[in-house]
Amino acid sequence: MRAEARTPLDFLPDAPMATSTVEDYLKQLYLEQQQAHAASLVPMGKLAAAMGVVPGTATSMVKALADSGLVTYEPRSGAKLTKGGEQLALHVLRRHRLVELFLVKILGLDWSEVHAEADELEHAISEKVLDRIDALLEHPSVDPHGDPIPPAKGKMVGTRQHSLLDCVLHTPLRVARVIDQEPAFLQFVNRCGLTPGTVLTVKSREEQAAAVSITIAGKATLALGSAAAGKIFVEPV
Amino acid sequence: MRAEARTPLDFLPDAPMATSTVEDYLKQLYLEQQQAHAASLVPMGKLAAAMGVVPGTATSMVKALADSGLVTYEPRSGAKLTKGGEQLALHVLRRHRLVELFLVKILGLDWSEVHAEADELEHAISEKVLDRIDALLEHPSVDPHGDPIPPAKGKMVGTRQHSLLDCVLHTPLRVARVIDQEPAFLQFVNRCGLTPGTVLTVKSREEQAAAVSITIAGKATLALGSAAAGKIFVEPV
DNA sequence: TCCTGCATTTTGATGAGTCAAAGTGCGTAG
DNA sequence: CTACGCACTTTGACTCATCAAAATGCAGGA
Repeated sequence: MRAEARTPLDFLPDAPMATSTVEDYLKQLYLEQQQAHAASLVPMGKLAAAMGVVPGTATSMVKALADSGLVTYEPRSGAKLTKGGEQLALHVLRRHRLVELFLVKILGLDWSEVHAEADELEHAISEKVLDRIDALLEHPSVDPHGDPIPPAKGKMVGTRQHSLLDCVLHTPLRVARVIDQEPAFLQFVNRCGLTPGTVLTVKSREEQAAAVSITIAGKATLALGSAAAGKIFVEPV
Repeated sequence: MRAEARTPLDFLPDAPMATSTVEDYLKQLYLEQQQAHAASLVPMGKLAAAMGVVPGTATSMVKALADSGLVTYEPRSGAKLTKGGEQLALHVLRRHRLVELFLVKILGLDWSEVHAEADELEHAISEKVLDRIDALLEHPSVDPHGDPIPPAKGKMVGTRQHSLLDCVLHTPLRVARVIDQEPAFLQFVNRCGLTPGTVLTVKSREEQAAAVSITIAGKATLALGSAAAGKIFVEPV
């Protein structure tokens, strides 16, 4: 594979260009770290599963990343991004999410299919092209799934959101984010009309049934299992 | 490098997915074949130079391509695309040129810089995205340099064009194509206002001086050496 | 014909990324 | 306190694409 024309590591003076594989590991590490919302270490097993490789592969890649100063690695415990690694991961995530929005808004693809497309494109887009896309979309702050787009510079501001599992009942709320990239699930969300922006009310939550009942825009009533409900995040209208 | 999500070789039933390196070799082979406008073999030296690798690398890659049935290889003479290889090469070229036009028309990049960008993107674009771009651009037939965009299906129709070196004199002609991807040259063409679409007249051609004099849109007069003049192609107004 | 020059081919090595399978270490159940 | 199981690490091998440098072969000049 020949050299790739992408983001240099401005902060690591003359580091070798990150390959798309390196970018993918960093991105995944970032996402895992977020999800395990502590500043804890991501175990190799989790990372390997997320990357679709055997554990041994993750171990050796992470050791290489540690040598490049992109992660800190604690044998038999896990890894976590360094300042520099996180910066690069956010760069990749920014490309990914801007591309997703671009594919939906400009090219008219369905939100259920853009994740896979963006996974490829995020490694091929130059800073210049990215800037044009960002401008064309008028500097958006969230992608089609409601995931925040990291800004070109500066930290992301994380507003804590509530899922359908822990939001207030009997109050109109707006769908802000759907945390799942599975096309099948996203298409289901489409069919129910639960896409970001939709206003709904949670009617009831049955702990033992592990289900919630919601009313969408005052019309249809729908039951969701807690697995699905936990993926839908809402904010006050 | 992980698997890539792109054009399968529909015509070669269950062939392995072409890597972006393979795509690049095929594309280059196609371009070299065109340029040496006979159906002759492309020597390894030429191919290696075009690909920016040492000759030995080209030899071994071409042997691999021959094993996949994408080229026919004549040791110590050269290689040429098979039917299947040409089909794939045209696919790649279509992606490349549609992306170039997209970058200029939709994202507003300068035509002098899109070639390099497209070289990266052409390997990351899925059929679906390509179709959307094609539709958005209203099924264009040429890219920003005037190079023909291979159609999704069917052969390219090759209209023979004249360069400033062999066109008629004293007759208004329209610039149709500029065959050079060097940003510096393209920017020069920009400055002179010789971009595709411009109407000009060739005033004189001095064989011994290896130069031609042209008048652009009835105003400015300009002298071009034959190297440059040979890169500008025109068609009757 | 013989020889030389040069393009081409071969050979051996390298780096990235991966897997299979064997080895290791640590928490916890007994 | 010991041992088991499971997560993690190591090892060896493989593929792809590449280079450096040595070997080869052909075309043309003497």
